[in-house]
Amino acid sequence: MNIEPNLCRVEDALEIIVGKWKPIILLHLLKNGTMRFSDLKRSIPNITQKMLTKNLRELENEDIIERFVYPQVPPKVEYSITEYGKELEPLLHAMHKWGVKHALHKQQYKFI
Amino acid sequence: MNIEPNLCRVEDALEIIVGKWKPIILLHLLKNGTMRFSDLKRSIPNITQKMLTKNLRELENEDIIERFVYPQVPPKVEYSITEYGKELEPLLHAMHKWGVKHALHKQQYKFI
DNA sequence: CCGTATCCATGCCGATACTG
DNA sequence: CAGTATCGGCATGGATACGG
Repeated sequence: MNIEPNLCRVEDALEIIVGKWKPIILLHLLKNGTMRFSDLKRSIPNITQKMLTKNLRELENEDIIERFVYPQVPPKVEYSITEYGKELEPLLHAMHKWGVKHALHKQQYKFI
Repeated sequence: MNIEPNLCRVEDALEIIVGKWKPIILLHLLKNGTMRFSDLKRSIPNITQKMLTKNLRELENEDIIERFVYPQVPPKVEYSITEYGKELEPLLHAMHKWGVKHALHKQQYKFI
């Protein structure tokens, strides 16, 4: 089974999940279910507010995650994976698995 | 089965196959077997020589592809996927499949 | 034919400060 | 609490020219 290179949609998949933070955000939401903005911020210490907001917006625009705002002061905003977004999980696992295997391969053969 | 977000290797996988050109290069090599530099260049019209060279070197450094130089003038250089590199194929297919599905999903729900 | 070298535009991303 | 606004460094990648 070949993918015709010119009809390749791999790049489209990559655009959604690529970025320094998106996989981590998704994994946190998959693990914990619903999370507040501050929960995510605390779980990913090195991310800035700006980047967290930006990535969340982008994932929301692709219908991967959902945003729910409680109309109250101080604000409370919750994020969760959509049903559709959950279809990404097997892919993330496959990539994770390959990543682990590759780390091992690098050790063994010491190229670079 | 959860991935512990802090132990996530998805990013490692992404680093190897991300980039505007890497998936396309890999798919061409997977489809055609061995290809010369000029074959690849012709198959991917919009890529510059610089970018093609750079991406090929990076894939070679990760042991995903192999480079064979014929000692002759004018030069002849052939690229092919390594045995190890072939293990990436299922992942590329999975990403492609998801990409196709996502394109459809976007059409149907017209978010954005 | 198969590269390198150089220059340059763009945009990602971090740091920081400010707001309802 | 959950953002937005602004500034700026730095890497990515394109165009182009040159070389063995």
